[in-house]
Amino acid sequence: MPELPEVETITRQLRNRVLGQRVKGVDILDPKLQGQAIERIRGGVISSLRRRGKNIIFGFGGTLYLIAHPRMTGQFSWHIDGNSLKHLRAIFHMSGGDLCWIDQRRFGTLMVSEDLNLLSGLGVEPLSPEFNEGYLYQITRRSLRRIKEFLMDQGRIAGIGNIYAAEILFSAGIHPQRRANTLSRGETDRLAAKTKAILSKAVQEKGTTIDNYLDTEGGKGNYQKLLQVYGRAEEPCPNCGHPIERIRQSGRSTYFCPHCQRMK
DNA sequence: CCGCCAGCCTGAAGGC
DNA sequence: TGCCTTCAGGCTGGCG
Repeated sequence: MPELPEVETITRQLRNRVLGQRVKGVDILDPKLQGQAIERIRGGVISSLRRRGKNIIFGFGGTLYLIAHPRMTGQFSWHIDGNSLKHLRAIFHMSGGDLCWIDQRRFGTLMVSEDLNLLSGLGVEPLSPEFNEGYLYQITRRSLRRIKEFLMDQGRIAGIGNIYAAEILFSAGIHPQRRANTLSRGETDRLAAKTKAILSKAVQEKGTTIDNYLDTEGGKGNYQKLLQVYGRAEEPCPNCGHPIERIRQSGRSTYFCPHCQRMK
C-alpha cells in the first residue's frame, strides 16, 4: 500500500519518537510473523531509523536490524481503536510506549537481520542525487520493458508504486506503455525531474490516503487532493479535458490521459 | 529478458 | 438480507 512518500512519513515520525528507546518486549500476535526471530531485538536500543525503498529500518547499534515492509496495508501506530484492534499483528513495548504493527491484509513483513543484505537488490533512491537525468537515460537504454513497469521495478528504482507511477507519467506526458528504451533524451530528462518533483511534493504532503493509509499518529496524508489521474477514470484530464482512461497493465489499474500521453 | 497469472489475505462495494 | 463477483496502494514464483 504505502509507497515512498508514505514510508518516508512513517519513518520520520518514528525517528522523532523512538530513537534511543529500548525495546522492552515484543508480542507477535499473527502466526505468519512467527519464525522470524523478531524477539531477538528485545533489550536492544534503537540507534537509527531510516527508509530504503518501501522498507523501514530500525537499527540496533549496527549489529542488528528490524526491517519492516508494509506491503498493502501494514502500518505502525501508537494508537489503537476498536477497528484497528482487529488487525493488530504485533506490539513493540518500548521504554516510551507501545508501538503497534497493524496490517489488515497480512501481506506486510517484519524481519530481523544482522545485516542489510536483504535489501541489496534494491535500485537507486529516486530522491538521491545519484538518480538524475543522465542516470535515468542510461538505465532505460537497456530495457525493453514498458515504462510504467520500469518505474515500479524496485530493483531499478526503489520506492515507486502504482499511484505515483501514474502521476509521474502523466506529469511527464509519457504513455505508460511506451518501451523504456524508446524514450528520447528529452523525455527521460523530463521523467527524472517529474519523478523527483512529485515524490518530494508527496513527502511534503505526508503521502496519499485513498483507502486506509494512516501515519503513526493516525493522521491521513494530503496528496490525494493533488492526484491528477489516479482513480479518476472518465473524469476530464486537468490539462486538456479529454476523459481519463483506465486500462489494465500487468494486472494493475493504470490511469492516463490518451491525449496528453501519446504512444507516438 | 519479457509479460502474464496465481497466490498470499481481508474487507468494501456493487449487482442481482 | 444475502450471495456473488470484483477490486484494492505490493511482491514473488512459475510458466510460456
